[in-house]
Amino acid sequence: MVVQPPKCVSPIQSAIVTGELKAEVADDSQHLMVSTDCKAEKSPRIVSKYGRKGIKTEQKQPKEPEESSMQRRASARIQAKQKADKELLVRRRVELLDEQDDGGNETKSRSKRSRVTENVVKEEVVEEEKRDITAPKSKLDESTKLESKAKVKGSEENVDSKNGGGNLVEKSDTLKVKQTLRLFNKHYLHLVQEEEQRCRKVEADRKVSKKGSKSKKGAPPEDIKNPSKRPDLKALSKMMENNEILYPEKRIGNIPGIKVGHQFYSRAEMVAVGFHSHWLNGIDYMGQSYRKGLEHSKYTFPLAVAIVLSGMYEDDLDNAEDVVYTGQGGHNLTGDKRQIRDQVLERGNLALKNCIEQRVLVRVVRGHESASSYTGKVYTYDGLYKVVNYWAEKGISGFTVYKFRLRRLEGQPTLTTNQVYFTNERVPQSAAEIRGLVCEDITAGQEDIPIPATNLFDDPPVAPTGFTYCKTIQVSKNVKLPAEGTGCNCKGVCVDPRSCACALRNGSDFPYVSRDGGRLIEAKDVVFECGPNCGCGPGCVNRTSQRGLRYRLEVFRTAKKGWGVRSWDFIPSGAPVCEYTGILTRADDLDRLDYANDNNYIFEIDCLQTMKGVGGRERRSQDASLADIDLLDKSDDQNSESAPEFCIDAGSTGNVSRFINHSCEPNLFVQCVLSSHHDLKLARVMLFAADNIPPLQELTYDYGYALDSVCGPDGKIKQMHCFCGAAGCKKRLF
DNA sequence: GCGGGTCAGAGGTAT
DNA sequence: ACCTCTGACCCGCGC
Repeated sequence: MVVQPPKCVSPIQSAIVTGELKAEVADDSQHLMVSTDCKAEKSPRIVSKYGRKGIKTEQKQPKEPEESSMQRRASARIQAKQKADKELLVRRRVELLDEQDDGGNETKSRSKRSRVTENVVKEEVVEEEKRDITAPKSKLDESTKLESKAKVKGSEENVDSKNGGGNLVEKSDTLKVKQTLRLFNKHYLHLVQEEEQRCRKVEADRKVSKKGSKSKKGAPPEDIKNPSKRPDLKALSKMMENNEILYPEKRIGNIPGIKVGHQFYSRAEMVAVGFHSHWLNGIDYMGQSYRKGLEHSKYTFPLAVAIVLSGMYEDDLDNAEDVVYTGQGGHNLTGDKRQIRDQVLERGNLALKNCIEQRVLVRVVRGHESASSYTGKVYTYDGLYKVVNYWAEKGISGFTVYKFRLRRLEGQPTLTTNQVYFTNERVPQSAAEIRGLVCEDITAGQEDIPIPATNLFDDPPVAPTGFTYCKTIQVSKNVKLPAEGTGCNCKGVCVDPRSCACALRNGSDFPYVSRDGGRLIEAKDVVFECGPNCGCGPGCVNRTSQRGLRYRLEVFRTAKKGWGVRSWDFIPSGAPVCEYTGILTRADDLDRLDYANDNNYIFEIDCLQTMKGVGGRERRSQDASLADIDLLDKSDDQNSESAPEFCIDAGSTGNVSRFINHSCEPNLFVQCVLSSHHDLKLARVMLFAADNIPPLQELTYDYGYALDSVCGPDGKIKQMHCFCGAAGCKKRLF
């Protein structure tokens, strides 16, 4: 659990950080178990255990006694970097202050700049798309061919890389899918917010009209009806408009980056990546228009590429490996969901029939009812199926239906019960069901929801010890919290972004939507929440991160990474997971003490770094929050050293977040939040869900080391292995 | 609180 | 112009 300043983009800054504060960290693997359990580590019994686990010993190898003290002295390289960094920072500061000075003008130039950045990104995407389209598409008439194709694709997969800020960043297909889904979620949440505002307005209007003219019974409800405007579909439209659909062309066979077992949380997600190009149709097929394409000249169209089994057709039969799929048409779409007409061999039905003759494989997705999703439904990709044969018969309702027998292609990952019938069966329902329980509640009752710890790796299983749980941040003696900031004058809950002072700080917007108990729409430089001096109550959406734990978390022993954290509940993207708590200390004070103590739990509060950070979700480009606020001169005063002034030290005291591991492709991101005061240097550090996170997936965030940023006492670059296991893992933590 | 009823929604496909 | 059937709201039912 080495905690870094999250996401240091500037290598210089990270060099300073890593070179100084993190020096001792170098020997520990990314939050190895070692550090998570001080007592255990000291116990001879446990030490021998570590010895047995070869990996751990290896990781410990680089530890040399002189390291910690010596690394404190910055190497020449670091010093040079420091200098450059300072200059950069000063320049940035000047820019920011300038912007502040000429108000509107500035904002303009600012947004312009961000637009430029956007364009660059877009161009890259377009480039990728071009490549995808022009890439030779092998035709697969046989499963063997298909498999070889898959292999070829697979090897191509990691080749394409993106040059981001001088760092060569590999972009795996998995990551592309992830980013596309994040983009979708971002659009979605924006539109949910619009929708929520619209509904509120409608509600308010309704109240007014009720009060104003009770006699007018037949007052036209107008748009009061049907408040649902499908933000999911709107998000798709937006993505199409922006050319953000990952694979806009339909494809036969597997889609790069989407493995068997992949879970989609709505039909719209499948459209966003191009896995199934319609949010409503069951059968996705290539129509006549694909006839023109050279690479498809030998096929007869229409040709099915993907189907969704949602159990909606009364005549469907689903036996996992063998499926009898009812064709489309003749269905009473609303109401009783029965057949009301004969089906005809056309459209999707014809497309499936053509698959038989031409031996084209079809992707099969199953829909399941599940609490583990914001829609209450989960769609799992169950792999490629061969359409074996088809026939017409009289269905249950007495109308002609077409039936297609599909058989699952062999050699694909096993279809587990869990995938076919998606349930939370692995999630314990009570304490008695927890396997390997070593501690019923590490919070000792402090949190509303207990956090158990489990250990299935050690013998005997140890519990995490050596720290005191504290739900909220503790302030050390040398730190004085700034005076409480002024708040907004809203009553009850904040709703109007034009009048709420806190919303204005966020760029005249609320950073959260109300849906699902509050979700952050996208990562921001800093989020201004309502605080103690605000007129609103605890139910205000702009206090989303102040409500404590919302999900049932578990601290569990991992194979290679010490302790880790996962959730038993589904966590929707943008939901707050936990705050990083500990002792709020001056970085200077820590310097002296903590190296001796091998403290790997220091989180440096540095919004500037976090702001410029990568990973997590793309941050709002037109974000004006920084330019508007007076906070800059507070955080930006004369002391222009780049090192952060304050840290959160969770070494001896902290909450569940001290157990969260690093990952190169994380599912959480760090967000600085200001609520009780407006001093950036003392912002609260919150972890939010970057993706929709299924139950039991380990929670991770990017510790943010820049590669080659850590130097040893000899000035040589130090390296540490990363065990996150992500497809795009950089293999090194630094 | 749950479950069935209701309906707009929007791109693809064919006419 | 037509086809597709999801997602989320609405309302009435039973507890």
